[in-house]
Amino acid sequence: MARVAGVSQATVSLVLGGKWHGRVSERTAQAVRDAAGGLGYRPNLAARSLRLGATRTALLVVPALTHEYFARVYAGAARVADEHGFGVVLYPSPAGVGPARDPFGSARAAIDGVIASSMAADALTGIGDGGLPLVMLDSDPGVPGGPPTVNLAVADGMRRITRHLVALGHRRIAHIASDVDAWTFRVRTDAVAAELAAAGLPAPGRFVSALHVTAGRDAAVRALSAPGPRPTALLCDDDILAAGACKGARALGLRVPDDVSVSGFDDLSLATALDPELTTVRLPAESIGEHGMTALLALLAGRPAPPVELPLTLVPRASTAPAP
Amino acid sequence: MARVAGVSQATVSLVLGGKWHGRVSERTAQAVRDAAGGLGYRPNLAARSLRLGATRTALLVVPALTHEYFARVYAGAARVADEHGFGVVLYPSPAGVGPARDPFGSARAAIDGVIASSMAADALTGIGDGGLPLVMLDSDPGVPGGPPTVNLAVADGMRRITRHLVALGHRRIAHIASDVDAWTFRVRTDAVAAELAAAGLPAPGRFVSALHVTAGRDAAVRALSAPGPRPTALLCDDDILAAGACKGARALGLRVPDDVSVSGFDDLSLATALDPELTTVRLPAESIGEHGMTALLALLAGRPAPPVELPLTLVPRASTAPAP
DNA sequence: TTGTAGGCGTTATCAT
DNA sequence: ATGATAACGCCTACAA
Repeated sequence: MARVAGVSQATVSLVLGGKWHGRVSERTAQAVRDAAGGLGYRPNLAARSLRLGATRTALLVVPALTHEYFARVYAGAARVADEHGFGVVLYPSPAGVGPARDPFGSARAAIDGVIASSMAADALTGIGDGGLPLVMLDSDPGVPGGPPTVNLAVADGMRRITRHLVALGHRRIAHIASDVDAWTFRVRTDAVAAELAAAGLPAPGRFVSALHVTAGRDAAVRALSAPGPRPTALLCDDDILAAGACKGARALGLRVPDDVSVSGFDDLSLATALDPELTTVRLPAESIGEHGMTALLALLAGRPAPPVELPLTLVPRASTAPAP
Repeated sequence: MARVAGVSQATVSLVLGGKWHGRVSERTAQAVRDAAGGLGYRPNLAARSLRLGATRTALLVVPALTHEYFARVYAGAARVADEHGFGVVLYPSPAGVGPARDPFGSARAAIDGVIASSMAADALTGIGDGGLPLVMLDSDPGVPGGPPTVNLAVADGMRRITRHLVALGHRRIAHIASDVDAWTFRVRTDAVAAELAAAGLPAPGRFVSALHVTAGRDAAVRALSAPGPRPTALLCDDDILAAGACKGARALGLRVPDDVSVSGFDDLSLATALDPELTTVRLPAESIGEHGMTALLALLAGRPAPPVELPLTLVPRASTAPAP
């Protein structure tokens, strides 16, 4: 490459690195660029990484990619990364929660830092973050000396949707809860209970379900056919569960929202694909990804990354109505 | 590292590379492993790549990650890659179709090959695959000397669902078609028309829509309120459009499937989240990802990668019923 | 304004 | 059975 341009390696590096101003003549620079174009030259990134000691690549660890939420977190992180010349590699932790296989053990892209989304704190120790800069998204903010966090105001969102239902006159509310043992879901259970207690209402029945439509439907059927007065609202931990809950209600001959109100959480595209559209809470998924990447970049630059908490928005739609 | 173990670099490399049998004494090997463990040693992948000339990393180019289909393709590709010690980096081509920004221009992971999913053939030229091994998924199989392809039997799937509707007695069928100009959608239009012609039925009205629920709903409303006799079935290019179509039908006071049958395509999780559940065609998304990665590995090993076509499955569910 | 040279961490070859 | 050594391609002081 340097040979073809008739100059030395150093000159090529300078020109292509964009820092030749006042150090290489314009004529020579142009010759180098022509040669590069002609040869279809592509810098060897491995060599560059080796020399620079950095790869300009971040690893995003998510429990499951098929959940739209994580795809959006990735999109946000990738956008910010791209603006700074970084790449983002995805590592869908197979176990979901629990210690993941070490993504560094096998041969994969070398990385400068890790962003972990919605993972249990201890699941990351399994990842063997050997001194690698780490940012945690949507996870337990408890640890003071721990990694920087970017969190969602999940508790506040859950309280808002609870208040929404209470304001509609609902007094018997069942909580269709995810069975995933993660901070984000524990918080939701506590927030619902606290808000109902504050309103002087009885504690909600809690029906645990896997994060699938069919499991959500079954949980809703259990909730609606439990002994005692029937709930008039199903408050679900997730839009997917809410979709199942709607099906469960209809399977029992109940109409949504006339007989039973149903609320979701996440504002996935699913929420507006359903009929009636779901009342839900919007999570700024892209935004959390962007903030996560920004925090990691700060860490990499030696700057502090203050904790962030992003607000959630209640999105009232047609699946909730005044209590019958 | 070599110093700590009291041996030479070469010995370390041999032991950690797992090819020391009969070349390094058991005692020395153990010492090396102990030292590695104690130091939390991590091989520098950049250096390895530089030396080996390969990165054991593939790039998967997709038009959009938020579509569940591509998340599943990724999952399949990543699974096979992992089995072979490869990583997969995702590149969501911003434009969807059309020339993408060059992912190699900016600093990102060095890669050994590219898998492109559902991309227009010319969109890849913009990607500047400078001699990089390339596999195309779900794209125009036309070119004989072109890259290996892994395709879906899209035309066959579309014909099957058309036959399904015809068998249910539908005679007036409207096609809710995606506005994306890609091979996979052009094939669908042709297949529907061909199958209806073969059955001696009139050509379907074709209503073009963006790949969103609301756009699908609008297209369905147009289809159902067009002059002339009302269609009794809406054959949609995608589950997302079908979800919109159901909403459109209901907005006009029609019941699904009693008054209008609706069919989808993809078998996303959305298909069973809806009520009634969608009759659709299942795409083996993971499988196509797996085959794509397998083909790329073959290419990388200098082996030929014969074209693959994967069959689709008709999944009859509750959104289609006999014509009224 | 341009060229020379050294070294990043790894693997492979060859010598000991 | 083990150690010395030379590359891989790039960047960057420093020399010319």
